[in-house]
Amino acid sequence: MEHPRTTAGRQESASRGASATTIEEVAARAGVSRSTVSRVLGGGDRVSPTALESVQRAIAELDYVPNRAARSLASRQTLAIALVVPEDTTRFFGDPFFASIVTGINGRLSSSDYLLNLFIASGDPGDKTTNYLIGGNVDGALIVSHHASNTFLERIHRAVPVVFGGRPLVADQSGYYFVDVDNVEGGRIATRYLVERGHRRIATITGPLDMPVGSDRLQGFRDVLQEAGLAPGPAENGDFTVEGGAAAMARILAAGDPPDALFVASDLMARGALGLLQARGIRVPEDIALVGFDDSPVATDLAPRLTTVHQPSREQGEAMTDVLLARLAGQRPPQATILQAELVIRETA
Amino acid sequence: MEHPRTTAGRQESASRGASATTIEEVAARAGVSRSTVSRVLGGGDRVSPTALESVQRAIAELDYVPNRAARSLASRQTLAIALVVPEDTTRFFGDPFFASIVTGINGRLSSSDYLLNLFIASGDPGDKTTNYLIGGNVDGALIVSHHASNTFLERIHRAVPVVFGGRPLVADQSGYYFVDVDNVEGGRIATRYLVERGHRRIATITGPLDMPVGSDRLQGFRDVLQEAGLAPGPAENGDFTVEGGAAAMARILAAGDPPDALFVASDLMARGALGLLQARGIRVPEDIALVGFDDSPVATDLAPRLTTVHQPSREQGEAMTDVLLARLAGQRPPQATILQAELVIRETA
DNA sequence: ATGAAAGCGCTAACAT
DNA sequence: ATGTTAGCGCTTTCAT
Repeated sequence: MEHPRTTAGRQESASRGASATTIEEVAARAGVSRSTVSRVLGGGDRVSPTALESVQRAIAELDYVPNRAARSLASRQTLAIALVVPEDTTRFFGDPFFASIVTGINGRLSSSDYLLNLFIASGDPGDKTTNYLIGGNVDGALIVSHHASNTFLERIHRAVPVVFGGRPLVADQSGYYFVDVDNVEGGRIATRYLVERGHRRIATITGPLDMPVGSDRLQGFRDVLQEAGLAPGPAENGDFTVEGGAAAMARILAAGDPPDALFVASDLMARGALGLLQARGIRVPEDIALVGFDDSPVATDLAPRLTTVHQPSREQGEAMTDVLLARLAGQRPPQATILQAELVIRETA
Repeated sequence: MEHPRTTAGRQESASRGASATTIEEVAARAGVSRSTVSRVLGGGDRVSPTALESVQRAIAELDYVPNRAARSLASRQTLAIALVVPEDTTRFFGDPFFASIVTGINGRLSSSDYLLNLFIASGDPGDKTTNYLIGGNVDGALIVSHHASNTFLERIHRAVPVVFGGRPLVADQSGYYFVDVDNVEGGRIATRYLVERGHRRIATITGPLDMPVGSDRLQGFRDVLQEAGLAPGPAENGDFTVEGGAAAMARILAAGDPPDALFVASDLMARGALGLLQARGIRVPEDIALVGFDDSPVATDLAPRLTTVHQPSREQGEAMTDVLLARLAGQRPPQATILQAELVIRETA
């Protein structure tokens, strides 16, 4: 066996995990029973000051840390919550949206007893991540950016309390909790602004249309054009990446009859589009006005600085966490939380 | 109690975690003992084809997933390994180094049974993360970017097998495993190139000097200048951020007598420095030659494209994982693995 | 306030 | 090849 026996483990060099102190040893040293130590661990209620003190000293002296597997098994809770990102690593790190979400989550979690476990679960063979979550390793899960398969989502949802970032892509949404940004309205705000500024030939670069964020923003765009009685301009898919945005822009230009304004469904894609326009000598905003979406850090990195729709990602992370924490505390928070997007006018439109 | 009893849990709506199927129920349904089910779970050795089949069917029918807490408790392994990043969220996402490291780790781990758990452990009150790791929730840990406190590292190191990315900042390094890039040599390579190109007044922007990456690169820089008999140029600290790089550049310029070349200890800082130089109308590389460090994606985003020292981050993640996996398999991999850096000549020098 | 006893769900000898 | 028997380290009734 590769696992040292209890006693042997102790002697071993620090290079292997030494087998840890148990509650039993603490109890012995403190001269009390396991139960009393357990009570101290649980907050020290119904423990005499004397016992409390000697247990605490024993814990400190032995550098005791409770075994969490044993604890979870007995108490049926882990004090861990998972953030599942069904994206590949590159996308996860490349998109500032995730940074904001994580910041929001951690902000809320740091004042709680729960610990955040992050899982980057892209093409995870054998569903190691799913089984880990279903296996009872976390008390709840937050799932973002899911164009993932239904079975994947539903299996997790069935096993542990879940809160989604964005609307979950499942057939029957009843019973699902989520925090979404009003992307349809966001698309409307951007497009309306363009229309009000007098633009008449307005094109769009969309996100993946199999994702609600993608199709919702496009929906808002179309709504406004229709209300304004304008013909729907060209729409090309940009896949939420810089490269995709540039490629979509190129296709729009290649189609001839260039637009005088452009609604791009993410800042990253807007960056790609802007780069291409500038390379071709097309001026922004003079020749083509540009409105992005997200208000991510790149928006202000660009020159000219990007006019965009602010998406409250940190707040979304916070709200997701609040909802999950409420559920774990046995409360009944609203199933749907919708956050508002708003226009940030800068220099590209 | 906030936890449903076993039976009640079953009836509850899917909004709470339903209590899971146990091995006992699977055994009953398959008409075998717990042990046989356990054997099937463990790979199906020493199980008759008949039993194997009926157990597998029972598992599928009941949608059974083993409880991992129980499993870990009994088997003393979790099949999870932690990646601990003692940095704040912004830094973690902002620095492409981490993206590469994670890519490397995941690449190696995906073909193993181990699952990667990511912990962004900055100022973690009460050491939730540390206690989680020490509590036996993972079989091993990878720790990167640690200007963290000694006690923090040592406590984890004492409890589970750890492999560090970079040299661990502890008094006594014996017993520690790590994978490092030869940063001293990297600093030398960059500086030597600048000297060979005929530059004589060479300045540097350093990383934090309390981090080995920071002090090592500076060391290499100084070595070469000394060997070449050149006076050490100005050295300013840039903290590994874009803003820090710009600020350091400004200080160097403010000191008067501008350098004709610059070694910047990270690409992100080089970006800040380059931006400032360009804003001041100083041409790169004509007026000041610039060599960065990391060869991160920003290197090729810049105009002119950055000459830099390639740091094999993905390989570092891979090597760290290989070493940890070897240790977990009971082997004795080398304690120190040193990866070589190399110069990538582009347009700034 | 404290201890004794009974599990939590699983794996791992040990028999057979 | 399979079942039986002990635990793994902890929490949680239930007595006292």
